[in-house]
Amino acid sequence: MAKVSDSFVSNSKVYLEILKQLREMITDDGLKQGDKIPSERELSERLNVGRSSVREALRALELLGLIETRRGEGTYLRDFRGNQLVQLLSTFILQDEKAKLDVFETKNFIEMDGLRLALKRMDRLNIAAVKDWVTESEGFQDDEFFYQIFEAADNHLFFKIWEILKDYYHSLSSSPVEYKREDYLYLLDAMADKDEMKVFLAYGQLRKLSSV
Amino acid sequence: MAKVSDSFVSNSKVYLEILKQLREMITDDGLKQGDKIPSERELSERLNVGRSSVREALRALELLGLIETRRGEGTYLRDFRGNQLVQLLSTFILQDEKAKLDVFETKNFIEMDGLRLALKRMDRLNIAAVKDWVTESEGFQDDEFFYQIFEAADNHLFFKIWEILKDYYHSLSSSPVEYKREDYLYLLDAMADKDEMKVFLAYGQLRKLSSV
DNA sequence: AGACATGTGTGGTCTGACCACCAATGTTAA
DNA sequence: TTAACATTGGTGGTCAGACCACACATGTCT
Repeated sequence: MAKVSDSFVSNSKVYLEILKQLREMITDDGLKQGDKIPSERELSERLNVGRSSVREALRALELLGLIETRRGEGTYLRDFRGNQLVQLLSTFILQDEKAKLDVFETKNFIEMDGLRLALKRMDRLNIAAVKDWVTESEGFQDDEFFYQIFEAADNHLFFKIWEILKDYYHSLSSSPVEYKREDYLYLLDAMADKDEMKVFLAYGQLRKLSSV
Repeated sequence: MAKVSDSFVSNSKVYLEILKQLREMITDDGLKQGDKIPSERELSERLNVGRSSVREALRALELLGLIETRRGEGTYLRDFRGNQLVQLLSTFILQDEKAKLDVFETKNFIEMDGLRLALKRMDRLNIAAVKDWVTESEGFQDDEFFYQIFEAADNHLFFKIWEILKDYYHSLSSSPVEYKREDYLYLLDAMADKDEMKVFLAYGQLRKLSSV
């Protein structure tokens, strides 16, 4: 049998070839998220490469969030959607100093986008449900509110981006904000009216922005 | 000296800890792109971990395009600018349709946000300059246009997010779009008029959206 | 001065050996 | 029978050591 290493005399990098093989394996066998992939030892044997090379490939995939390894069990394909992408941004690219202001601004814009999408996709029932929740819930949190907004927005990627920004924002700003229930209720009313302008006025008040 | 492995009895995953150490090392020593990082053997020794674990961490970073390894020479920091990542993800993700839609939608919203910011921060001179460029430039590209928009928007984070999404989008969709100069010029006119509504109508036409 | 040989350090890879953990199976005791 | 326990095999996690291929600096010879 041809060794993997034979096929790339010039390329070198066994682990890259392993990635390629893995892709093929996944598509050929029709593996989906949650499915188990062969063990490291089996891959090592089937591809005629060392186990350490297999591991290098798998570790890289793991860092990308494409697979999940469970010691004693095996390695499984993960939910691919919207993944890491942004998370990696935050850890490596966001180190910028001046970025703090950007984070604040970006978060606000993203939240408004979320509101736009939610506005399009929520019906009166949904809005009423959220409204009830805002009214009744004990430990009301701003984050919780936007979690629901982004859930309604039905865009996983947007949600991920917002989540990262939120976390990052919290780690930057230590000022505990006061939440006024009526602001959120007013915003929800505006959404129920499908009045985008009014929604953003409400949001601006919520965030105490002079102008959006 | 404390072994790396001591500090995460519960976490496990040596290679993740190594990544953390590397980040610290990079910031503490003020390493920039192009700089050389310690050899695998030295890292292995300094952190009291096996060389294979070090390699797993480095391979992951390499796949992300954050470092570059040259056999016989060493390992060097690379330009952090995202991508790479995008290509990889796309080759693994081609399955999920919903994810594609999310990318498409998110990109559009981010671009509109960019336009909003640019609208606030560009003066007539800036707009005129871009307009000239659109009119005169030979190889006019949609990407180039938005590069300028985001530059004017003056939000580095937003720009980064957009850049990733753009690459990601390109890797998903193979349809080469036609660019009509007049659409961009019309959009710029709308910006000069400070007419946000008109700007988004123009953008919608640009992207051939039925509704934004 | 130029060409060549050598040594050292680096990444690339493989092998074998443990360990920790999990799940299934078999075994024992109530 | 059934519940609790012990065993066993498979899996990922890690390490140490051994080569190889390669790049660079140094030394050596012509």
